[in-house]
Amino acid sequence: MATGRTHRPATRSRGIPEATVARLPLYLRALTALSERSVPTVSSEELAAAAGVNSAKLRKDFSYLGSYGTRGVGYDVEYLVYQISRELGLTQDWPVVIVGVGNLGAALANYGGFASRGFRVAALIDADPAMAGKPVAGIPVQHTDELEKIVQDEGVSIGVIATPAGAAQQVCERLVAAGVTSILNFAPTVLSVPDGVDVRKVDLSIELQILAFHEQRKAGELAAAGTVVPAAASHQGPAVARRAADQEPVTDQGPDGDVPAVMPT
Amino acid sequence: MATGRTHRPATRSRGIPEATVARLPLYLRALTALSERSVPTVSSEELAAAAGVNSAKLRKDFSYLGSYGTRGVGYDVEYLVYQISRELGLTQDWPVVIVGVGNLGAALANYGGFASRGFRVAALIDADPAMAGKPVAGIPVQHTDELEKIVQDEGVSIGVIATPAGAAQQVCERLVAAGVTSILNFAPTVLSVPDGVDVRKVDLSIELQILAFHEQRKAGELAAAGTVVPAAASHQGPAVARRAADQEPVTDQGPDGDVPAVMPT
DNA sequence: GATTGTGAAAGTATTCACAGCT
DNA sequence: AGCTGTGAATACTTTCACAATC
Repeated sequence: MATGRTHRPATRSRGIPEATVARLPLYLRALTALSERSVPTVSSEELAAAAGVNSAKLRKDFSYLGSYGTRGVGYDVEYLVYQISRELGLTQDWPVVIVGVGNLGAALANYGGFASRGFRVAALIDADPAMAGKPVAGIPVQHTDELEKIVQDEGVSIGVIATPAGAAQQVCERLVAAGVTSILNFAPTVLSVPDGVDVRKVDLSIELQILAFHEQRKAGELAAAGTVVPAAASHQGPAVARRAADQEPVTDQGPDGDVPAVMPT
Repeated sequence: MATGRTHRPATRSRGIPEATVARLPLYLRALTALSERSVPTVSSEELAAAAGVNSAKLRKDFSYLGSYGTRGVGYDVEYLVYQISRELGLTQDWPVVIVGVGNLGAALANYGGFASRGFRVAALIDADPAMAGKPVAGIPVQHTDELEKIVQDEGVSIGVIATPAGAAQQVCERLVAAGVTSILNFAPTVLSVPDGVDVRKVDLSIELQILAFHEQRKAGELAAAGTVVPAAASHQGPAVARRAADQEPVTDQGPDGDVPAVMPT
């Protein structure tokens, strides 16, 4: 789903479904939390609850990785953390460059979840000469002119684009020409890339529009039920309750060229 | 997919698939660009290319909305813009609050794609008293104490959580208690919400992990083919080429409780 | 007795391919 | 002749439900 690549014809078991891959990071986060609390084992039921999925799905997902559980007991937390990390490729160091150091780029540079997952911000790059040398999150910003050199010297294969939409395609081309083969795009554009390069996009605007769609539905249903809906006052229930049945990851680059998030269109 | 709501048993045509809903914003963006260039009509082929999907999928998607095209001709751009906007609920005003005004919150507040899509930042809210009154993107930051009042006074039904993970659940509960029924969560936590409340999440960390997974695969394939892979120097092709087969939207909250994006875990 | 791992069933989504309209 | 709209075919995902195992 996420790319132009078809992922191996799979002679044998090597065919983890995309939907499963997209959930592995969720499981990993939940497991990491358990690990920090020194919990030795979890059942599929408990872990599923912590990750916000149902247990059958979780077991099926894990079954693609191998048989890492013990019947009647559950899963060993540390062991699973290791196996999932390995499967995701997080046991190695991934140098990442962030291009575009506006508010969003700065937010990403400051993101703490990086280092703990094997990602390292190798460089921050911005087109504004005034930013050059200024440290953001302890990392000095470098000028776009240095892009190719940085990518090659650091062996960067993952690039993050947090520029305005107008600059994104050009930045993308330079990244790819320099050797980057995976791109996370926050700019609201569909990027064209050569075969073999993966692109994922994050788009705030799209998320909000999807929420608006469902919000509208709710209002319609209430109205149809004969209720007057006074804007936001229609909610009555207690603030906390069951876990939402399914919080989808705003992550899947399902279709092509999603609307990215944080810059002016 | 994105929520705990099941979307209407659908007596008649009223059952637009989630996958289609998630793509409507893409089409809308592409159509808006065409509209700005005063292009009167598009074929499914052209529009699909601009949105980064294939044309059969696009036609199928549109078929759920109705028959808005003309055989032998294509689709009227303005008319489609209107129909999709209406379907997504963008013809009305959606006041939104952003809770947590760090780099990410500021980036969101500055996002230009808001107003043009019917979204209006009704308030910025932060727990830090030092921020209170300071304008961000022209909007004065208000203290968390005001949250309930703001939501009720402005009739806010959509809330954006851009706080650190530790604060997210509590903020969520207060938003929901005050009347918010849709939440876009950027904090890396699974939120528990009552039935009837939609949650979508955006998570940078998850996106990077999925890219790492595929990146690892590529490296493995090259290695298997007997090639030595010198870090990032393995790319040879031209920088631009065909559009990536499918850039999935990092948007779908597909599974439950995805990992959000931009704060320290 | 508890809990995994997994075939088989059910539900969704995508793609094909062409009849039908302009 | 060109292009949409859509049934039918295919592919993927989730859920069920239970035999296998500890």
